[in-house]
Amino acid sequence: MKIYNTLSRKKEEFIPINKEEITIYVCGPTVYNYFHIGNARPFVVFDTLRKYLEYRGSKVKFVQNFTDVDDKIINKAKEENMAPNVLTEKYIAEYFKDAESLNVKKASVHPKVTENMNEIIEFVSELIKKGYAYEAGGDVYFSTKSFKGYGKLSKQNIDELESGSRVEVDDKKNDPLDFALWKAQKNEDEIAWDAPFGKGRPGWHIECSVMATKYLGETIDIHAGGQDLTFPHHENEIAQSEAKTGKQFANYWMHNGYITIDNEKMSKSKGNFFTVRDILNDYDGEAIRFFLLSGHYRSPINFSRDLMEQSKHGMARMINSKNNLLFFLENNENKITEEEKGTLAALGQFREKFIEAMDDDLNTADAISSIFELIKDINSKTDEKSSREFVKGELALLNELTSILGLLKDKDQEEIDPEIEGLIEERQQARKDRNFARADEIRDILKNKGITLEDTQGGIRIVRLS
RNA sequence: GGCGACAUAGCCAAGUGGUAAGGCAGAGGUCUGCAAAACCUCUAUUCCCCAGUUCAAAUCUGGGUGUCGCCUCCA
Repeated sequence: MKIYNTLSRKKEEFIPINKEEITIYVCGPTVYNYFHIGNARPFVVFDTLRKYLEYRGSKVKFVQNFTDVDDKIINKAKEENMAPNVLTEKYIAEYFKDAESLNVKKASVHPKVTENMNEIIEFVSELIKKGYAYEAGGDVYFSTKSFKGYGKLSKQNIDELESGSRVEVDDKKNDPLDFALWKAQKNEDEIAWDAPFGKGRPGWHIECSVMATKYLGETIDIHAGGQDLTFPHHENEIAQSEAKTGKQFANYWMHNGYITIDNEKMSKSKGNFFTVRDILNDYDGEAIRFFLLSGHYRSPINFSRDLMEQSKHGMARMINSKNNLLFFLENNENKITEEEKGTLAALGQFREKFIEAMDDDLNTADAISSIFELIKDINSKTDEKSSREFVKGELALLNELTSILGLLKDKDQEEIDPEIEGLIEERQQARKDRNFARADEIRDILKNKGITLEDTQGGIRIVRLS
């Protein structure tokens, strides 16, 4: 598989350190709110990467953190008059709900900053001991000048950065580019931990270095996150980790593009965001996932209602095809023919095309097109005369490919309400009696309840819209 | 100022040297009591503009234009 590595700015052949277990770290959410569709992109994209690597036969150890200590959390907790940990626990639970709606699998480990405080303090102490960090009035700063590789990920030149007027000047720092590893407690009531350098809490960047190395080792295969984290967050992670271990921190860095609204970056600070929770009111999680995977992960995508409609219809085409197959699987009886065996074997071409696309830097857009080609082929070659075994084979391949993308997951079948069942029976009788006015009336009633009836040669088919 | 991304039909989007995938929307048809779903047919002589390299360019080179991002908390 080829992966575009931000470190080299090139597509490179992906060679894991240990083929038996691939290690991936993805920067997770700061849990003070529901996550928005922009946050959802890396969750879905790198979950897809994980599913694909697993499909190709690798074990994947996947770590995604929760940032549960930071200014925004402290402020929000104050606003809502609750303890920070109550706030974060709440939004961690909400994260899992929304992630599940998007068919995002739980990570192997979801570490929290607050649960790794000892390791963070040790890590910072080590950096001080090695001369990469210094204490200043209860704060601890990382000295960027002391790490010679600084800027290698973002291709930033230290001197150019320094001349930039936007770097905040802080008296405590030796150099404007230095960043905080530890922030001294400011008020008595502020959440803080005891440390050799004074009571306080960790800076933002140190947590990821600590948790990535703790759970995955000093060198990890893939470190991923949003493009906006490239600088300074990931650059700082590299500096901290490599300063401490003397080893390469991550072999491959992957960054997803942004989601925009009216062509502007969606972000919490701009306020132009849509939470996944809100979108789920109008659309199924799979339609959202389809939307997120319909373009290449490095390209920006513009979010709009119009595109959600398109995604919903695209998903409907997949769902219809699967429902057709399930219907035939239940109702057909014929034995498999030689011709069908040949057709089934030929369907393998779509799997090959799918793999080729995914191998090329996770080209999900192309992979989806191979699924649509498969669907077209299946639809045109399957009917009530097809054998059950043939249909089973088609369904297996469709499920194989869609499940890698986290789409077309089986839903629990709801029981059919006796009242609805009665209406369906009444309609069948009305159709026999050629009372089409009543038949259509019943169909409309059910449609309003989200149930579409399709009259097929094999019988009546019930389709639920979500 | 430094670093970077993008521009392909009404919309979304793949394609990075060999003559424009796929989806949505739209038009016509088949099937159907009518629908729905599905199927068939049609819908970019052309890929932001200009110049160049080449037998051959959406793809490479140079120059423009436009849009967006990072350098400050952000996925």
